[in-house]
Amino acid sequence: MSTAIHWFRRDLRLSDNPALLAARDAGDVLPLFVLDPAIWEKSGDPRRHFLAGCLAALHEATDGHLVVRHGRPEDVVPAVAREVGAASVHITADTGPYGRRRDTAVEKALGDVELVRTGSPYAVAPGTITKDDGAPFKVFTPFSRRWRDHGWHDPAPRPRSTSWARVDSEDLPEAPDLGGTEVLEPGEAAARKRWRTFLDERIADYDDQRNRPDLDTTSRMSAHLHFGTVHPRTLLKDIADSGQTGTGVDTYVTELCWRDFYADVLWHRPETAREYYNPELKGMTYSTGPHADEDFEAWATGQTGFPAVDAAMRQLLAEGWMHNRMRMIVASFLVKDLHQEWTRGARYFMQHLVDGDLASNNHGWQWVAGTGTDASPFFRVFNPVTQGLKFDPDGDYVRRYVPELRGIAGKAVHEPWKGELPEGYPERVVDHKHEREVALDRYAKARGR
DNA sequence: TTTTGAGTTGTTCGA
DNA sequence: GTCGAACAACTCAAA
Repeated sequence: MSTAIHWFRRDLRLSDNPALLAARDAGDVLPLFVLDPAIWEKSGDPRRHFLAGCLAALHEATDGHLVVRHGRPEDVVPAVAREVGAASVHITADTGPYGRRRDTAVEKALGDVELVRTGSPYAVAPGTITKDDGAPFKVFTPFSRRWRDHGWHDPAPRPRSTSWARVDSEDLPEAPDLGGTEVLEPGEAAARKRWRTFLDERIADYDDQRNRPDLDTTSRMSAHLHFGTVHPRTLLKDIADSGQTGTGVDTYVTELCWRDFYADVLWHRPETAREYYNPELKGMTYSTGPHADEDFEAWATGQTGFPAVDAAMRQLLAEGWMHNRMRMIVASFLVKDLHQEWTRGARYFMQHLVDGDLASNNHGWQWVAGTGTDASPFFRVFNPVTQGLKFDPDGDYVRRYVPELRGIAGKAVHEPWKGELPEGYPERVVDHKHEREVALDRYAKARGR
């Protein structure tokens, strides 16, 4: 029997993994993960913690056979293939621009060894859903109708037993100590456990409760979906099998569809990883220079003087995750109160988010900035105080992440300037009402109106 | 080709 | 406190 490599990337699981099954059909499987030092160095501690945990779990699930190598994939993968005499290397397709480029480079470097792509990290592979004339959708809602009609495959079976090949591994990366901060538990088993709880206890109320950052009401599947410790079609199948219907289930499925939609958009327009999807606002002016850098630093470290913004940014640094409602609020603040280009915020998010996904992150930011797929009314400027009061109505979220404000009870914590500002908590860096006007003006000018 | 209805997530102001 | 209107005009998708 020959050896086939399964190169794990964003499919760090054994269940429902068609590419792994394909490798298994081709021979003894060498499970390989390539750790790119450049990416590791750039990641925040929570992200490292999660990835290291997923790899440890995978190591255990493969009875200690997981092979980790450090270096550039186009060097490492062919080298390992030569070492074990592999005839093929199996992967789950990466449909993002960097992934596509990397995989093409690896394919070339592999020479006679075949690189076999099976499946994708999405319920429906990017590029599949099109309009009748074959063109891609540019608007979410019609895409989502077509997506639901299209349907998706049932999960692939988990292999009963796999014959693992063996070769020397470098050390698995060490998970940094997060000082007791409670973060998302890594690994395939943890993903399933968390998912079961959500499906059994929370999904029914998801539509009502999903905007509450103070409560634990979301599925927390984003990082698991990103690293592939679970596949979306598994979630969709479980939802269908549960027999549940209603707005909670509908809204959750819609969120999974958003993930597919943005991946589809990026597939058709790979340059939007950097550039504006809608170039109309290319002429926009931004704050730059030392003062802008100070503002950015205040934003990034949670020192803006706006409690909701600060709590959210500190949650990101501590946990590598931020509630989606809060992502919109802090993004709007950077773009429309601090007048900085969305790309700067998107880059920062990607470094720190455990679930940092190029397609979702970039297009989420573009949505906020008004450069993306949404029609985006120019007047949509989030008020960080109003949003805080509305979605963190008791102020619990703020107090959890901003210790300086713990002395203020109830929702008053969203407006600490109304009383005596607690020691150590900053004054507001801007006047929101004023900056809103400035932003509306900038947008009007950029559109030439 | 033309027409028509619709487009994730908001805020403010005045009645 | 609550509620509806105004805040622009345009592009997309489908009939």
